[in-house]
Amino acid sequence: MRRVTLYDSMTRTTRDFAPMLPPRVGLFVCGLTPYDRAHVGHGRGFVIFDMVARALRRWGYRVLYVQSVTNIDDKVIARAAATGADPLALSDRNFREYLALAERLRIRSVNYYAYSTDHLPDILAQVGQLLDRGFAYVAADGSVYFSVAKFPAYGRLSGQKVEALQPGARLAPDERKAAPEDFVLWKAARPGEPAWESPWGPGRPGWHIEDTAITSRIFGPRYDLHGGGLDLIFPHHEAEIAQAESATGAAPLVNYWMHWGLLTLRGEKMSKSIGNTSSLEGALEAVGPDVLRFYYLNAHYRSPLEFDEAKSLAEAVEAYGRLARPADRIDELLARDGPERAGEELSEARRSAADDLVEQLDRTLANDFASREAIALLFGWSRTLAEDLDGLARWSGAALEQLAAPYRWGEEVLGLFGRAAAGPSGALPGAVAAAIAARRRARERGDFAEADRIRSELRAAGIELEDGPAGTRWTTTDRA
RNA sequence: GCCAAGGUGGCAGAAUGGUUAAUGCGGCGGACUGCAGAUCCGCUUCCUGGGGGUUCGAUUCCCUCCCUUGGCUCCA
Repeated sequence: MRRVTLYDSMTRTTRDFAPMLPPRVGLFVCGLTPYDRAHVGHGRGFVIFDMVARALRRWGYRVLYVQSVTNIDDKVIARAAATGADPLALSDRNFREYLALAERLRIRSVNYYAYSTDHLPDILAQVGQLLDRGFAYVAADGSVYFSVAKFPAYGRLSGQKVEALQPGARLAPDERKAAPEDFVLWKAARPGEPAWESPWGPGRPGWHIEDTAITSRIFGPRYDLHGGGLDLIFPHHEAEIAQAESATGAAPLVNYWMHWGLLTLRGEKMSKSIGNTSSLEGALEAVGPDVLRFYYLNAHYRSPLEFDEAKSLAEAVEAYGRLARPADRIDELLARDGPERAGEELSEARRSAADDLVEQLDRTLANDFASREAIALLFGWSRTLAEDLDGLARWSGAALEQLAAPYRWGEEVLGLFGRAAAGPSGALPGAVAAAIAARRRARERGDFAEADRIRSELRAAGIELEDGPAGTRWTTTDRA
């Protein structure tokens, strides 16, 4: 297992990562409340933790990655009521849509998506435990609240003092609570709302309880790593700590807390509540998974990241294109001629440069997942290879694989360099290959009007031609 | 008011107690080209919010002030 350091929000320091039962790692990330469609901001956190899980696995850790799905809550109910839909059907549909996007974004590292409603027995058990141990109370309407006064460590993660909080700063205080800082574990159902039976009457889980019920079930009372957006630190993660540590008596609930920075739009947080969102699907449609992942990972995970609809993705398209070009050329050659293709072998110096770079990439990323720095290293490799792109054709299959090693690393860990559309002319369908040949003949006899006509015809069909010293190359403009 | 995260070139964004502060975008120049585009090369050496302090040396560490964003019980 590689040594990994990461910034822990609880201690506000960068620490060596030491799982409790190496090489096993329990990883939990707060997922979506799918009352609406996912936006670009959601994608950031999930791509970041996809990278974290991929990297840890590459480095020898056995990661069990669980992500929650808050499929029942006030917003789901409100949205369902507004649209006449069934709440659970609504959240299920939105979540399935997200899953399809996640698949296209190559987010495949999550082992288990845990729906709140699939863990009701665990939730009821934990609420019961909190009541038995005296940390919670039942209100007149049958709702159950956690009594924050019973948990002195409350506020440690966020640095907040309970006395300094301003109840009602943004939301109207709930008058059923004994104290304004208390939070709800179980919400009594109002007429017409989805409800489950409980010892305290019909109701549904509060927002925070599902996550600790799920992690207690899967990991036990303590686990290694918890991720989430910076906006979840208070109150959500604070509440998780309070309820779980009170219910189980074991502490700390989590050994390492990682929080990612939010996406901003004109300097303001992108949020469904503010309404300044841009859909994840739209971004994925516009630029494809490689560019979108590149955009997310081209900033440190903890930094705020500005999403300018007019510029950010366009810039990422340019930058990623430059980064991936040599990788695409190598893959073209390998796809056309196979891994056994004949050619020169790499010099010892060249081969060890590739190996050294891969080691450097691992080392860089293992330092608090500095993906931006790793990408800068990959740019350096691309710059070297780009000096003689056409010259890549002289290498053997084995040599090309060695040159591609840093890109294979990027594929495995960052999920970039998807091998798709671009291809050499030889692999074209016959009709298109014939068109390119006809254009070549037209150019040779000086009939440029005909040559340009063929070029624009192919362009209309989604095929771009590129004339270079080594002949005409083509790429499709479709995106994977 | 309190808590947290930030403030780096035209822009997006790294990093570090010490040679020219990474990388990319954009811009400019050149190569290539029938043309265009694409691509490649070079340049873009005057960028670390203000003020103090520690140090031989601070963008980095400390203090203070200013500003931005997030949170204060809905949020990725």
